[in-house]
Formats: sequence, structure tokens, C-alpha cells
Amino acid sequence: MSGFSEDMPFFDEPNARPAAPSGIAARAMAARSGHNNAPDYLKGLNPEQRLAVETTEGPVLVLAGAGTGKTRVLTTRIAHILATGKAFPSQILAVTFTNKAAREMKQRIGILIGEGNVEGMPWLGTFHSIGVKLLRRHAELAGLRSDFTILDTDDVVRLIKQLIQAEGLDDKRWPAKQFAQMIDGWKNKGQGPADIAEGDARSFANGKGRELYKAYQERLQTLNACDFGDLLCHPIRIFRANPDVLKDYHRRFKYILVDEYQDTNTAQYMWLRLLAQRPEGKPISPLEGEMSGRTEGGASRRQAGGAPPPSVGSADISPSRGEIGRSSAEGRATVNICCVGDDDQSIYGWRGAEVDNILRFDKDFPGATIIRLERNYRSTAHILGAASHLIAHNEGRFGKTLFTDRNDPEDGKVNVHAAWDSEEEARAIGETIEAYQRQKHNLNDMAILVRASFQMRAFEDRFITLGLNYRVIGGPRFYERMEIRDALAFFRVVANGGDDLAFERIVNVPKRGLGEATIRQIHDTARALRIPMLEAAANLAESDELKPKPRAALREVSANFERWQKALETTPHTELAETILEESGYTDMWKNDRSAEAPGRLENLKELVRSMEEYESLRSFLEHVALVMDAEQNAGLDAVSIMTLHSAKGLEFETVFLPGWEEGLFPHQRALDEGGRSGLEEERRLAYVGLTRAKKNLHIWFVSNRLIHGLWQSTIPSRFLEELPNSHVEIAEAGNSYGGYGNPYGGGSFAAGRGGGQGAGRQNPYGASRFDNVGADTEKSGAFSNTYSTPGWQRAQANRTEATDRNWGTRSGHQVERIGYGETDSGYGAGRTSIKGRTIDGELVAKSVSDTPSAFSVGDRVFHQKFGNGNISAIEGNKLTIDFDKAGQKRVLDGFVAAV
DNA sequence: AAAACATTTAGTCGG
DNA sequence: TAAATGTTTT
Repeated sequence: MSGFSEDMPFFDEPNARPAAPSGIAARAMAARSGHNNAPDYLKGLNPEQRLAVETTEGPVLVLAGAGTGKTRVLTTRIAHILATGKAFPSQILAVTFTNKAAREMKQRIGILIGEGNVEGMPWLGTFHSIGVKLLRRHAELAGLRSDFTILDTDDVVRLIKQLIQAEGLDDKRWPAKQFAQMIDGWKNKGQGPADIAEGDARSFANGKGRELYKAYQERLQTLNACDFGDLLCHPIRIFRANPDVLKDYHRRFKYILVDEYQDTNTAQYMWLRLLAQRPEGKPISPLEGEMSGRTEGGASRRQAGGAPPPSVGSADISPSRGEIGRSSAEGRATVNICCVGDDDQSIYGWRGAEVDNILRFDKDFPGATIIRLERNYRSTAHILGAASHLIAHNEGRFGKTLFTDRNDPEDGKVNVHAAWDSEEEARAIGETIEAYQRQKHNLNDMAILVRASFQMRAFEDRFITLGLNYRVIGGPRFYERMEIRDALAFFRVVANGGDDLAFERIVNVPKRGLGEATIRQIHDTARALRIPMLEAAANLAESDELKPKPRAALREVSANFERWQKALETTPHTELAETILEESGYTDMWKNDRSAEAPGRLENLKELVRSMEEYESLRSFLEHVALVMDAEQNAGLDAVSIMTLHSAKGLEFETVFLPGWEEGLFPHQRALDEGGRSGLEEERRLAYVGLTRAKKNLHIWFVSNRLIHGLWQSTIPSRFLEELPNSHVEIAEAGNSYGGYGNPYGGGSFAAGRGGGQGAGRQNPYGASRFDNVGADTEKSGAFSNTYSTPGWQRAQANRTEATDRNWGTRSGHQVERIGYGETDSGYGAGRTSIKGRTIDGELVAKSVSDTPSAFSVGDRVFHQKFGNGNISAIEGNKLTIDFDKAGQKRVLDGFVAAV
């Protein structure tokens, strides 16, 4: 009946296994087995960790503070469940958020129980990859075929745009992107079109929000596609509507483990609760009740005003509440769910995560065991002291206090430094890093963690000048690059002729003279005949509805795809991929492109093909690409890491620099504006994450002046600085960022008003020789490495003679590890001059708007090419507001008008 | 279809 | 300010 017992037999079900001990019994056992013959994998765990591992039965929440061995507990717990025969590998559901985390878990479990056994864990993965798996099994229950396509954000936006236009709405006034975000938000909350709040539905497209959402879902269905949100929402809907299916999974999953529980959104929460539901005889509980049991003081989240309680039972997906975890009334079938997380590290509220989920755990799962891991193995007492004191300013939290046994009088306090501006900040941090380097510290052990990525540029600039190796982590992803997306679109159409979005993307790539009109015609034909666009194109090519030129072009396109689709059966997929790129003219297109980035793009394409070798088929490769986001970073080279605080979560470094602790930047103004107090608390958690990344040395910086949106603004130190305890913090001497290692500038950077000029004469004692050893002719770019295109890099590229072409070393194996330079979607262009000027002068050029005044003043009469004559009514920098005689009031850049 | 011009928007990002 | 995106012009 469930339709899945056939392809998913339970022959691996253990027939006779010892009755699982209850939670208390397990704990008793754990306590008892302390001294005698504990298995190897349990050795070296501290008592709390061990309890978390051995309390296998019943709901368990492990509150794992930073650096307390969270991953170790998770992996050991799985090993323990397996080793004690409580379940087979296939009966454990283990969910993570990122592929990286899933990979790491797999690897570490492999170390514990042997590689071969991990293969038997088909249900270890991200929420989304497990979602795909479920959905492929039961696609028909969601109105899809099992070979459905997964659309990425870009496809979604284009699709929505079409829908908006089809509705006869102005796609200017109602941007598709915005609606895509709204849909994403709804899906994060597990809301289908019928569930969304009336206000939300009204607020878009003249009140057509709900209709549009519905139309979107219908369109996805006809396309046999789904978006990321659907990977969770469809399974939820399937489980709700098909108790038998759900029951099969209940039988299957004896143990459920969840990593980073504080990051779960409402949909993920609902998904988990459905799967954790017991006992089997009981029907799925009605989806009612109120958001019970908020933890005291906790939890007002960002959507302060919005988020009314979801409508009750109105539709396929609405939040599941109530008594799911409470089956113990019947005295059996406990829910063996173990969630691991840290409420203090919840930093993804803006992405839909609900800290409430973790704060509410014991209400959701009555009788839950809560285990705190507070023994920290990472940081010095000073660092922990600072972090704990800071985070104590938050109200919505369980409350944990990290402690350490470590007591080394050598350990320094947390250093707080001030600088005049961001340039000096970068310069001084560069100095400090070099000082550490002279003390034989590895660059690999150091990281700069910024709040916002624009801060990175100053460091890149500076480090390029110094010849200091750095790597930027995060940033645009490999497969988000234009050339990769184009190539993938070709592959997608070959693999699935019905993939209209992919088809549309590349039908006129390279340019074949197929303009808007032709594409529209294909579109209309496809719609009218209810066939894929590819087919429609083939039909049109044979008809005489088109002019000769587009007709010939279409004929070629469809012949190409027909040929490639045939070859799919016979040709190895990497070979086919190459053929496609060649025959389509795509590689030629870039070969003929004279722009600077073309070679890099070609290299990326090669790398794409190379990376396909790991996969069995084109299909499995495409599936991988649809899901995989993060790429390995090059581990081979000694380099300072630069990344955002968000991407630093989970990492640790001996030495950490935290620049930019200023009001407005950190906490970020927008977090404050949008999130109010809970926004501030999330920022504070972010600060906490930053602090707790450091093992030994921690340097926090703030500046008095920062360039924001091209405007120099004077700033005040972050309130978080005042929230650090004096006993663990040291205010560093001016410019002296490395205690006792000299004061490179001699100035007093705390003294406001300290002018420029510092360092100008002596800042660069290193000479150009630093560049000598940085590989002269390297290949460009490194595909699956995370090529980053920050301005610093682009600048480096422009100045290649001096500082670039740096080979970041390759490691043998399937992944090239180089930070490449293939990515310059946008030139750095004219701006470079002025920025360079600033850098070289070492002076504060262009400090504010008033330094570069417009040549005009209010009241002037001016002429504009298009708008004609008018009077200036206001001036903001070089932006003029002009009342035009005919065209009305406009805002215009001063370069476009002339005085009359 | 390319080039020139204008407007918008500058935060963190996983699958 | 300047990059990215969108619009209009040629």
C-alpha cells in the first residue's frame, strides 16, 4: 500500500536483539561500565561525553558548547549504537546541514568502525540529500516522476519572472527575486500556498501572492521539478498524507541523530517530528495546539512583527504540534532522537533557523535527557572567560559555562587594539602576522574573521603588497559561475529533454541569432502542445513558421541535442561532456573571447569535465552538482585564512584576528534595524562564535574611520567590547599588536585625530623579493577550489606582473587546490585608480563627500541629454536632484549634466 | 546585438 | 563609491 515496501525491503531488520534499555538504565550502565573493559571507542571521553554517547534510548538533547567535542560525541554515539547491536547502519538516520559536516561524520565514523561499514549508512546526510532520497522513492505521491529536476535559485527566479509576466503584472514593480525569497521563507516554515498568512499573501503582486505561489507550484509540477524548499516540504506532505509510508520509516529508523539542531528551521523541525513520532498504532496527531513552552525569556525571534501562528489544519503542510513525543503514556516505543547543538551559536536566524526549536526541546520531547558539554578543549581560560562573559549578556539561552583545565601562565589575555582606519588595521594585522611568523607560527594557524565580506579587501590588498600568502574561504561558488552554469545547462537538457529552464538558458548560447521573438514562439508552441521546449524547437525547425535564419539555427540545435542524447547511452559521460562543449561551439566562444577572464573560464570548464570522472554517469553527476555547495579548500599551502564569521563556525585556529568591532558594522546596523533585540542577540552570538574560534591568541580590532559605501565615516567602538570582562582583556598599546615585538608605527592609534602618514616611509621593509618565489607561470584558476573574486584578487590580476600568478600548489588527487584567478565577472575598472592612489599614498584621500564636491551647487541650472533643462534642488555627493522643466524631478549623477 | 546610459543597491549563505 | 543589473539607444 505504501508502494515502497517492494523496493525497500527490511531484510536487514535484526530479528532478535536484546530489548533496548531505557534511558535511565542506559545511564546506569554507563556509570557502571566506567572502569571495566570499556570498548576502545569510549576511551578518552569525559563523563558528560560518555553519558551523551551511552544514553541511546529516549529523547536526548546534547548542549555542546564551542570546542567541547560535539562531533566526537555524535560519531562515537553512532559507533556505539552499531557496536552494541542496537541497530544496523541502515536503521540510523543522521542529519546534518552541510555536505561538509556529513562528509566529516562519515569519515570519522569510518575511523571508529571501519570504512566498509560506513557504506552501509545510507541515511547519513544533509536534510536536503535525505529529502531527495525520500522524494525520489515516493515522487508519485507528490505528483512528480522520480527523475525530477532540482532547480537552483537562479532557475527559480527566472521561472517566477515568467509567471509574474504571465499574470500580466509589472515585473519591475514586483521583482521575481523578492518573491522567490518570500517563497523560500514560506517553505522554511513548511507553508504551502494554502497556509500562508493573509497579510503575506496580500503584500505581493496586488494581493495575488497566494495565487502566484500556487501557480509556481503547479508550474514546478508540470516541469517535473522542485526547488530546495520542496525537498523538505514534499516529504512532509507525503508523510502526512500517507501514514503507511511514514510508518515504514518509523520502523526503519531506530535512532535519529541531528547535528546543529539550533540551526533547524520550522520545516526541518516538522520533518523531524514526523519521523520521530511514536507509537506506531497511534494515528498522526492533529496539527494543533499552540507553540507550547517557550523557554523563559527566550526566543523572540527576528520576525518580530510577523509570523502569526500558522493557520491550523488548513492544508497539506502546516506545523505539527502537540503530543508527538509523548507516547510514553502507553509505556513503550520511546523516541530515540538525539539532537546536538548550541543555542549560543545560533547565527542563521536570517535564513529561517529558529533557536526556539532547541530551546523548546524538552517541551517537545517530554522526559528528554539534557546533557551539557561544557568542558572546553580548545581555548585558553582567558579566551573562554571573555567569551562566556560576553554571551552572558543574552537572555534567550539555556545558559552554559565553558571551563577548561588548562592553566598556563604563558597564556596571554585577549588583546583589543584600535586603529585609525581600515587601512591601518590591515597594515597592523599584517605586521602582527609577520611577527608571529618570525616566532615560527604557521600561517595556517591564523585566521582573520570579518563580519562582512567587503572588509576582506583591505586585507587582500595589504597581503598582496606584503607577499603574504592568504586564502579566502567562501565567496562565489564554483558552479554558480556563468560558464559552469551554461555547461551544466547543456548537460541537463541532454540528460532530461524536458528541462525547459536549462534549454532556455543555452538555446542561444553561443549566440545564434535566436532572439526574444523566436524563443517566445518556441515557448508558446511548447505550451500549446504541452511538450518540452526542446521538442517544440524541433517541430518549429521543420515547419515554415520561422524565418530561414532562426530556422536553420534551431534545426542545428535540435539536431545537436538529438545526437547527444543518443550518445548518452553509448559514450562515457566525460567524453560526451567534452563533445557537447566542443560541438555546441561553447568552448570556441570563449576561445575567441579576448577578455581577461576567458582563459580562466576555459580552465574552469576543463576542470568541470575532469571532476565528472568521479561519477558514474551524467545523471549522478548532475544530482551531485545540484546538491553540493562547498568545495575543499587547499590545505597544502601555508596561508592565512580570511573568511566571514559565519563561515568560521565549526573551525578553530591558534591565532584569530577579529577586525571591525564597531557599532554599525558589528553589531551590524541592519541586524539591529530588522531584528531589534533578538537581532542584537544573534549578533552577539556571532561575536561569541568569533571569540571561541581562537585556541591561544585572540586580537580584536576596531577603527575610528571606515569607508562605507564609498563614504568615510567615523565610527565608535562596538558595544561588544564593553561587554568583555576586564580581567581577561588587555587593551593593547597603540599600534603594538604583538606584545613586546616592537611598535612599527610609533604613533598612538588610540589618539583620535592622529593623522595619516604613519608607516608611509617604513612600512615595506620586505621588498619585492617576496614575490620571487611565487611561481611565474601558473595555470589559471582552480575549478573546484573556491575561487574567489574579491576586489583584491581582481586587482592582483590587473597587476599581475608584480604580485600574482601565484601557484597555490596542487595536491595530487581529484581536486585541484589552487586559489585561481579565473573569476573576474566584473572588471575592477576605473575605480582602481583612485583606490590605488589611496593605497600608495598611504594617506587618507577622499575622506568624505566634501572632499570630492560636486562641481555644481543648489539652484544651478543644468542641461541633461535626455531630460533637458532643469534646476538643481539638492546635492548629495555627486548625486544631484534636479527639477527638470519637462521631465519632473530626477536624481542624476553630476557627470551626466552640464551647466547651462 | 552591442554600446551607452541609468538605476539600484551595497549582510551574514546551505542545500 | 562602484558593481551589478536593467533600460534605452544606435
